[in-house]
Amino acid sequence: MNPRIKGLSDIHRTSPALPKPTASSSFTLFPVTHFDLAATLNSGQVFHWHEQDGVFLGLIGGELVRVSQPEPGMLQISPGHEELVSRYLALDHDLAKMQRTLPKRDAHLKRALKYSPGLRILRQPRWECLATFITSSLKQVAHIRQISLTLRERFGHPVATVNGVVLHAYPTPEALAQAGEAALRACGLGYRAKFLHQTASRIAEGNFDLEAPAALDDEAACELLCTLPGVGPKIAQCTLLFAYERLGVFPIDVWIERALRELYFAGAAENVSARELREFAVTHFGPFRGYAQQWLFHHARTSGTFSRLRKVV
DNA sequence: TTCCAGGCCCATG
DNA sequence: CATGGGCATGGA
Repeated sequence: MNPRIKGLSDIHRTSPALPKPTASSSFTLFPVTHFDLAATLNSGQVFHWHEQDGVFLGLIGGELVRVSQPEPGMLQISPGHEELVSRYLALDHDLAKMQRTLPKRDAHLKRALKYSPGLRILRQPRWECLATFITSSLKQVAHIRQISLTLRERFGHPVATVNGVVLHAYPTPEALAQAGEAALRACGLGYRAKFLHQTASRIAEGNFDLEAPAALDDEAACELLCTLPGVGPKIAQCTLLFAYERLGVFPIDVWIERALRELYFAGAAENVSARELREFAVTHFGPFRGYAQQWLFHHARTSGTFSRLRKVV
């Protein structure tokens, strides 16, 4: 056992410590509209960004990036990263146009949209997104973040040191396959360790091509991803939405399921089958329902306006 | 202490 | 095809 490997509780105390941005750091100003950096990076799509006083520091692939939003219409981006960041943050998505395709008379969606109108669907690296969501099943967002950071620290390539804090890239499939199931389990993964290890191994050995789903339609891509261990419809759809630009998929997790039942089937919520919920989502929210899903999810989780839905930070 | 978490797998009707 | 139990771990 490597003595440098600390217990999870120690990791939790130390790893989220934010590297302080230096006062002299330069930046590029980048005008934006319909964009909310904090809502986007804190909406449960991604789990590794460090935030302090509105400044977000993190890795996009293997690149250290610093982003902040000093005013609604302006981003500060670390120099040289403008293109990388705008692609990752999907600044080219025409939110106004997509919002016009949403159902007109939906007060619930309208409320969620008003809560965080600038929340965008990211373009994440495929493997990082898939692997993170494999570790997400039956876990709270805060714990997914812990697991993600621990995996990075133990098996990811160190990219940069900022004020004494080392930031690591997400470990490659090869690194996780080589690490072994037991070492993954020691990161607090529980039963998910086997799934993550098996999926990483399959990809590392060349028995699954993460680019293959990109050539298929949404349904076929989902079925293909679901052939991987630990990947079912929900995780496959989150991956398609957050890493394959499939804005028409609608992942249904426990939050969305309760929100849909409570908001759209009030009174008969207990009698609605899972099949009916899926049908409703597809027919009601339109071609960009992935966005609708994310606005509803973020509002349901963090607004505290639901009586029966517990607020989790 | 008990309940629950951005579910999946597998065994039954 | 739909439903139910089991599953590891840690925070509330």
